[in-house]
Formats: sequence, structure tokens, C-alpha cells
Amino acid sequence: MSDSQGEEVRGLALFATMGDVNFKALMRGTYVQNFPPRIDLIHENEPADFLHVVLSGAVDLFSQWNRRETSMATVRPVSTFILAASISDLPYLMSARTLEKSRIALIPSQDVRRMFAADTAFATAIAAELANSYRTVVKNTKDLKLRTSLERLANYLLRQSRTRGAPDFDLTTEKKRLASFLGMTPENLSRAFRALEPHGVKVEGSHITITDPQGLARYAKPNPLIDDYST
Amino acid sequence: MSDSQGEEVRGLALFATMGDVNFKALMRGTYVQNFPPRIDLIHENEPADFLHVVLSGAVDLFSQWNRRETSMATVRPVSTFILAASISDLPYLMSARTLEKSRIALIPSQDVRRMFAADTAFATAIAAELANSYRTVVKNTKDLKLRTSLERLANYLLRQSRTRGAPDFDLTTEKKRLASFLGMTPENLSRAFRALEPHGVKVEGSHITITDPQGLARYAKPNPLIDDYST
DNA sequence: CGTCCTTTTGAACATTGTCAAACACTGTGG
DNA sequence: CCACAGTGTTTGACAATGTTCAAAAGGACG
Repeated sequence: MSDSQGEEVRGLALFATMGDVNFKALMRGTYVQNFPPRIDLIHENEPADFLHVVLSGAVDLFSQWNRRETSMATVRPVSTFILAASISDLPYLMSARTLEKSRIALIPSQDVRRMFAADTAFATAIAAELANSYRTVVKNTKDLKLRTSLERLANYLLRQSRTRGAPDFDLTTEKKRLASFLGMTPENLSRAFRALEPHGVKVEGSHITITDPQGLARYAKPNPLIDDYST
Repeated sequence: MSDSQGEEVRGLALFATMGDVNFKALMRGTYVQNFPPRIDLIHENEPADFLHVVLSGAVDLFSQWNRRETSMATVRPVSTFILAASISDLPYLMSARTLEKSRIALIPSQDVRRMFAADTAFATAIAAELANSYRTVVKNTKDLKLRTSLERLANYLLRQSRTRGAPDFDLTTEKKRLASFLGMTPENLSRAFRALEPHGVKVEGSHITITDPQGLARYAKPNPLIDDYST
């Protein structure tokens, strides 16, 4: 991979602290590929041969069982996915497909495991990343088990509004996929948007306006231990 | 803590590989406490001062939001809980209470973080443990999102039967808590048990007999990427 | 302009939760 | 040992939530 691409990877907390020589060695086996939209990158149950880094575009992590499918997460630049499988040398638990045209760096899992053993700073960063991933999934589970779908949507909108820093914004994802991520059907999501109108939400296509942030928050009751990604 | 108690902790994969001196140093700050049943050990949002190790008994991890409560996991000997919070020096995401009389070792999080930086083998073991925890929660999320409550119960019973190595067994947990863990109400669980009868499940109080394992499996469609804890 | 897919809407249905009551089980104190 | 309280479990009736199916409307794109 080129040096400029290497810089993008190096900027990640996961790779920022490791030794220079080790990082270069890791990049030696790494290659970057461009993918069109809607391409399957990996499929659950396959051996985790590569740690993936999304450099640009967006990737959907999803799972299937018994002809049902659910969206588990969206990965946006610059970040990695399926680190746990790579480190553990176990099969992927989730599948991944590009949502848009994407540039992905592929780091051989074997090299990751080797560097993990060789470079203490890298090992530390990996543990921090895994701890963070774990806490994110736990928060997601709490969201799913403690809230109704309407409450999940309300809190999702508040989170979006906060990360964008504005009371109005465009949805970054298809409503169909948002529904799947929130654990409901598209039909139910459509009705949920309607049901949030009296709580201060206006929907025009994919453009959302939170007309009454306090009112929506009063209904949604956001909680740092579910809705804050930083803690 | 005494040496014999130290041995129990040492037996855990998490502590088995670290240096002897480091392990002893870690145990120096550790103390063991006995708790009666139904005692709150930690509460979500508190600072993660201690890594907990269940030496005997059983501990329920649960979360609350807006006057609702859900059981997230049961921790049985010998294993640790809230490692991610300890390592990250972030508040607990879950609360914990004893289910039975329990013996718990409390390891100061500060010491854990110090040893994590000092002992490479320990750091490796921590990353492995975190990766494993992450994958467990992902499997749990797939269970929740891809299956109905009836399917979750059926698969739960198959998992129990498999880990006990017998087609009949006693439930290790109250039905009320099992319901909460599976993401349903006690009433719904009671009816779910009834609904599984035609699929080969007999319920007498807390004693479960799987009269038709193949039939139940045909209905439950167990999947290694959801139901196997080892992969 | 037509085609494909997403989104929305309506109606029927299924699943799950709520409330109330009865029953079972456990442990306590008389 | 029994009465009793407290809690967990089960059952029934009903309400709320969510899904399915069908169809129409809206958008994206060749």
C-alpha cells in the first residue's frame, strides 16, 4: 500500500502508538482495494483472514438466520471492523457489504496477531479497542431490551442530531436499513416516524427536523449509559 | 487474600499466563468477600474501582432504564465480570447482584491497569478475554433480533441440555429471571413453555425434559454462530 | 419513458405485554 | 407443627405493539 494510505491507517488510535518499524511491517502485507456499492466483502462463518479498515465509503455489518436478516452496525471511515475475529482466529460472526463505493484496507490477520504479540503498545491499543467495541454492543443490547421501537427511534434521532450538531439533518442510511438496525420492519418505522410528530419530529423524505428538542428528549429519556458512545 | 484463594484465580485463563511476581503483586491488593444472596455488588454508572471474580455462588448482571429492568447475563464460577470497564477506567454499564451466597474476589482496577501495561502475557490474555466477551454479546444480539421469543427459549433449552450433557435437567435460574434474560415477560415465558410441548419439551416445575431432541432442534434451528459459546 | 426499488398506507393478523386473580412454594414466627 | 406473609408461577381476558400482505405512491436511473 502507498505511504499516503498508510498515513490514514496510522491516524487510527488502534495503530497510532505502535512502533514505526512494526507499523511498516504490518503495512507491507496490507493491500487496499476499491469496491463498488453493494458488494459483499465478507460472509459470516468464513475464517477471519483479514482485519478490515474502512478508508472511505461505508460498510454495513449484518447477520442472517433462518432466512431472516438484520443490520448490526454501520462502519464509517476511518475505522476497523471484525477485530475480535481477527485476533481470536475465529470465524466472522457477521457479514459485511459496502453501502457505497468504498476503499478498504485489508490487513492479514496473521500479521495482526504477530504484531499483537510483538508490540506492547499495539496490544494495549487492541485491548482498548475491544473494550470499546464490547461496551458499544452492550449499550445496543440495553437499547433493544429496555426500549420500545418508538423509543429507540426517538433516541436514535437525538443521537444523530447531537453528532451532527444541528436540530435538522439528513438520514445517512436508507430507512429500510435503519429499520433493520433498530430491530423493526420498514412499515413499522414509517409509522413510528409519524407517531413521533406530536413529540417534535418533522419528516420530509430523508430530511429530519427536530422541531422540539426538549419535547423529544422528554419522551425519549436519553441515557448516557445507552446513548453516549464516548463513555 | 489467602494462597488457596489465589490458586482459584490463577486457574482462570485471564491470570494463568502472567508472571509469578506480577500475579502475587496483583493479589496483594485483592481481597475476598462473602456475600449473602440478593446483595447489590455494583450499580451501573459507578466508577469501576474493582475487577470482580466470582469464586463461588452466582451473580446476575442487569440494567435499568426508565423503571424497566432486564437481566443481561449470569456469571458463574470461576470467571470475571466488568473487565471492559476496569480496563477502560469508565463507569459500569451494568449492575450486579448475587443470586446465591457468593464468594467474590475484588481486584483494584488500578492494579489491573498497571499490570496490563507491565505484563505482556497478561495484556494478551485480557485482549483474548475481551474479544471473547465481545463475540458473546454479538451472538446474544443476533439471538434477540433474529428470533422470536419462542425460538429463543427453544434454543436456550437446547444449549442447556448440551452443556449438561443430558436431555433432562433443572433450570439453574428462576423463571422470572430467565424470562428477563430472554427478553420477555414471565407470563409470556410460561406460555412459551406450554407452546413448546408439541415440539418435544416437558415442564414440571423447574425440571425440564426434552422428550424429542431432534424435533426440538428442527423447530429451534440452532446455529453455531449464535448458540456455540466456544466459537 | 419505463423499470426497479423504496417508502407509505390500509387492513388483517400475530405476537407480546398488562392487569387481575388464583395457586404454589418458601420461609418465618407463633 | 401450623398459620401466614411474601414471592414466584400460572391462567384468563384484554390491550398494545409489531408483523404480514397487498397495493399505491414516490424516486432513482438507465
